[in-house]
Amino acid sequence: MRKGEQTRTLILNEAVALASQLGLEGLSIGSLAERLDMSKSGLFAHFGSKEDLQLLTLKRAQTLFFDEVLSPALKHARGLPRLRALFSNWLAWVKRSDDLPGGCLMLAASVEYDDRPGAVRDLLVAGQRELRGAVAKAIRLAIDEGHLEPQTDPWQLTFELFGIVLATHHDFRLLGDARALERAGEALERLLEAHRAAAPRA
Amino acid sequence: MRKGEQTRTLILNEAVALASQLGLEGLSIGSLAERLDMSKSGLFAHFGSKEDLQLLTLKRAQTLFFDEVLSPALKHARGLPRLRALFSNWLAWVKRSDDLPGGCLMLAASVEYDDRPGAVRDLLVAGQRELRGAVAKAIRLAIDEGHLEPQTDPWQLTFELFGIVLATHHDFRLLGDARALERAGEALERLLEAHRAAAPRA
DNA sequence: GCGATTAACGAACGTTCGTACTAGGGTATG
DNA sequence: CATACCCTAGTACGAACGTTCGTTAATCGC
Repeated sequence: MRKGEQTRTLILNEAVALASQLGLEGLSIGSLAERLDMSKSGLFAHFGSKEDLQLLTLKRAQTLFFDEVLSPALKHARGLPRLRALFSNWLAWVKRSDDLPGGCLMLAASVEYDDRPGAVRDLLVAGQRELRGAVAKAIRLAIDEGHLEPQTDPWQLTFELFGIVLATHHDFRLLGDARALERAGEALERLLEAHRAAAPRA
Repeated sequence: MRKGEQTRTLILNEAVALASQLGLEGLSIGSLAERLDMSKSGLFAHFGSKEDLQLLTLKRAQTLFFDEVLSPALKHARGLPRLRALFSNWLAWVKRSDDLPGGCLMLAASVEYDDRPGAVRDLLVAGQRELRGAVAKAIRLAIDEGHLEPQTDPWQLTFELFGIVLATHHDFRLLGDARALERAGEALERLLEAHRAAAPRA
């Protein structure tokens, strides 16, 4: 790996952490450079503009998310096991604080850019669509496996599942309430129970 | 009403609108003054500091919320009617765009300040606690009225209800998906159904 | 090891940020 | 109507913002 690419990775990792605290807009090149013991200009040279930095930072966070939440869940058996693994990974992602001290960057950026058209918002929407699709697919598989009843609406269930995660993030981050994780688990189980198939398919 | 107080109100109204789009941190005194055809210094004189402006802006948004969501709900009969009214008002608040073009300011600020200790965060937490308490109380009344089964956990239900609202806000604002409102309604009904008392108390 | 490329630097650009001052005009009250 | 006070504008400030420049130092391919 070239030297430049290597430091670029270092920069982006730090950028993700910083942006999770200050937001993608609050992320400033000066403060980022100071954190990395670099000159502002030296850092800036890696990206043509601040928007590029923001986009790459967001992209990196998305990759991290898919690698740590979605991808590992696919190793579990289709149906409820996979769905539970996905949810569990997701909660772990929400509460992780080592490299995401300010909570999920995508969530923060979603609120920040939901009314600010542009490339950042487009990337956010694309990522969210992909995530929703993946969750809905996992639900559809759970239906096919006979774990959930056939009339279950995957998109509706995805929507409600996402709501639980959002509430957990909020309570855990803003209110500092660790019980939110238990509440989330309880909510999930109730949700699954409501859609559970009467009898497993033979 | 004195002249000063009157323009202060004008300023704060505009500040709420602007902050809903740019966040409380992104809200700048210069741009706010320009929007109001005022001088930066003239506007600034009304508030001792930016943090004061942020606090008062947030407080104004909170007042607006309680006046338009919580307070009107109290006019409905205790129990499910009141709970449904509360939820309905809340959704209307989420989708309102005339004076809150960027979505709910409290929600945006919550994500922005969830890891930034200080007076703003404290105010956010206090407001959220008050809101949660009010919702939980409405649920408790619904239990007392015999509408919901007695073993219902008001805080758990409040948590899940909040999740639905958060997901709705997200889908409506970021994804521009108006169906989120229907999804929210469906989710609420399923949630209430799950906790509905077997038979109304005599 | 030499030459070409790339990475990083320091200084400076113009702009905007939040925050102090000082006056002068508008408003409310006697 | 006069006086006292309350607004508001103007000006200036130091700092930080994103960005550009020219130049040096390190690294790479041959």
